[in-house]
Amino acid sequence: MAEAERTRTRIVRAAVDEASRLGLEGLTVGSLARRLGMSKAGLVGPFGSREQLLEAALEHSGKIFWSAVIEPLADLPPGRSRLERLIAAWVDYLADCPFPGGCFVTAASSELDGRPGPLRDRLRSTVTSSRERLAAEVAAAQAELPGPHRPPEEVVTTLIGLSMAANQEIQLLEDPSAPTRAREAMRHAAGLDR
Amino acid sequence: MAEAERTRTRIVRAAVDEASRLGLEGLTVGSLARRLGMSKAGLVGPFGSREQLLEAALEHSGKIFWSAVIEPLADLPPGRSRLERLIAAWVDYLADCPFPGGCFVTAASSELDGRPGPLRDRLRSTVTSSRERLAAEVAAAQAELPGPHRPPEEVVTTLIGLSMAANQEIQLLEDPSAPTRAREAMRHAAGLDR
DNA sequence: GAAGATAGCGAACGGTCGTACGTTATCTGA
DNA sequence: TCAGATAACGTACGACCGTTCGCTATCTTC
Repeated sequence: MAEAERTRTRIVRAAVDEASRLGLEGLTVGSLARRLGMSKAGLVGPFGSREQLLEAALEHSGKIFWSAVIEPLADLPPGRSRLERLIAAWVDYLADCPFPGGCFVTAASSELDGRPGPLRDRLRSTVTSSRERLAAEVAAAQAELPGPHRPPEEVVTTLIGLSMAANQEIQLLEDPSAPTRAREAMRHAAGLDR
Repeated sequence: MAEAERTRTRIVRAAVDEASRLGLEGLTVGSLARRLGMSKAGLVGPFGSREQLLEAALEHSGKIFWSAVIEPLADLPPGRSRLERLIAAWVDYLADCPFPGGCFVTAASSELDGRPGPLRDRLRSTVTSSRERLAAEVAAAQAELPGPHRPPEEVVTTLIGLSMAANQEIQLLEDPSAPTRAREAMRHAAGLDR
């Protein structure tokens, strides 16, 4: 009975891969089934509908980001050095991206931001909780650093923006200097280079 | 004979509007024709194909951005106050966006970054020339400001990133404090608040 | 007022979309 | 050994996709 679960994750993984290239909208049941060598019915079956498959893919992509950027911090106490590592991991994630079409969360955000529905709601909560977590990391680091400081919320916006800009430079412009520039800009924005 | 031209721009305008909500991929000939009260053939005819219609829409959206953010600077000499005005206009553009689904260029960038083709090429050149223009503005402003300065390229990346993050906060998160935060972060990143 | 260009329509095409439904192998437990 | 559950299949469906092609109004211009 665990067979179904393995199939499910196999499908979700392929869906994330495909949707990262073509967008959530661009992912079709037929092409994904063909790619996995199964029937359309067998592909959608475990999820109920294409929409729910997309939800599962979105959730999985969030976990990929989380395990690449957030989880490696677990053995460090909050503070300056943990924010240092977070930024390093984040840039590495962008430079050597687990998604073939660039950061999935960023792409999904652009695609879904004007389309109300469960997908958008799910994404919004992912983004909101990431922002909160990031704000806490920034505040903890600032407490260890000499002031004055920018408001943590502003630093969060700047860091997220830099990740988006770096993603564009890497994916669209194919600029090899993007990761280094992003790292330095992030460290500066976080007050880590003083 | 100018009738055709007026129809063309009418179609392009509607296409930009629709694609800003649904994405370039999500724009279909049928729905756009229905919305404009014309036939599918009559809609695509002036462009040759849907793809070429999308190209025209992409070009038009670039012009909208340009006329909202860059053209108002024409009567100012390069330098600090011109960068001030650029940032103000940019945030206004994001906060009160001419596209119903948020900044079109940002959305198109996410959507096209992994899909080679003429659309991607066109977008890439739009982004590249905007970056160059922006770098020149930053350099001119820095020349009027007390040092030390971050590299102009890094400032450009930060400003573009902040526009993307603000766009997300406005469109996806619907955060009313986003424009103010973006304005302050941009002014800080550009060294204008010292 | 006839001839020709222009601009858009309407119908049809082959193809693909997502979904529904009944069927069939394959495993599981009594 | 055999009944039942499981997991995926194949087929069919109606809807919509983008494109093609011939037609028809509506204007110009002689």
